[in-house]
Amino acid sequence: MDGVRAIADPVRREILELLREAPLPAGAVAEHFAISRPAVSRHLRVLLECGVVEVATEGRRRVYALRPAPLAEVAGYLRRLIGPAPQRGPAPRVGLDALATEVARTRRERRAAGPMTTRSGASAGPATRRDSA
Amino acid sequence: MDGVRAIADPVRREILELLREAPLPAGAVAEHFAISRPAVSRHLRVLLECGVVEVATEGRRRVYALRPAPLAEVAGYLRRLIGPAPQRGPAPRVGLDALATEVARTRRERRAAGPMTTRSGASAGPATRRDSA
DNA sequence: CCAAAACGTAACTTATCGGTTACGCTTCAC
DNA sequence: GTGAAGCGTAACCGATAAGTTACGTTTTGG
Repeated sequence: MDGVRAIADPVRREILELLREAPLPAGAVAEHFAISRPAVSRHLRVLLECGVVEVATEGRRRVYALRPAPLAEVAGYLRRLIGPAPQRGPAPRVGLDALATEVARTRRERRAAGPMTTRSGASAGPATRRDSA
Repeated sequence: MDGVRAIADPVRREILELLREAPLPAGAVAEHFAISRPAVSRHLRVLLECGVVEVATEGRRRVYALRPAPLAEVAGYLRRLIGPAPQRGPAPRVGLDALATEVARTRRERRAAGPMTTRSGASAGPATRRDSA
């Protein structure tokens, strides 16, 4: 799951969006950012390590291009995570026996429980941060 | 794009996979990991801040449940990144759409390869090493 | 009441990350 | 050759993240 690391940083995301349009030499990539060129170079190296870009040396230029396969893997993972929940009757796939036991115990003891104050942190927490201006 | 931060850590990913099966109290989540319970608690807090889980207080238990919307946003972003390249010339369009639509979406693939001497860092040899004193 | 259960928080340590500046190595133009 | 262009690497630094132990708080139960 290296693709996750690739998109973990806003600069790297923007690099990927750039390379989505067309392959670019490192210098051209760096020009799109306010940070220093070595910083961009290291981001490109991380992207290489994650397998989401590939590089072609053309003379003294290094041309980077998008390589979407690892990103597709992440997308697939997310689809699995989001998608329809598996049936809890027969054994799904992973070992969740102790888990099901715990759920049963929870449900059993809920008979005398108070109201459920559902609160999703994104709408109440003070730490919703936005980045990538 | 807070969903990215949510899945950036392997422990958090595993927590999400657990909660995909069913909502769980914090202690039951913590039991599935080798790390300490406070560590899991903080991971849960991060997941709350990212909006990918919600919590319901039942007596002295705090039951966490998956909240897939932000993950769907990330999936949509990835689809746009992977998908067919936009026409070159007019303003390219990388915005944010398709949030809940992502759940029921099927995959669409596109294969395009450049005739370059590819050296993608992940599948090829290790990083280029220099060796000199 | 009081103790245990369940959970979050605080303080601290360590590792990693992302940025900077300085520098070295190829390749091209002349 | 020689200088400049293009790019990666090394060394360093501040901020952040993830882990630990210790502790506080609320609920439950005898």
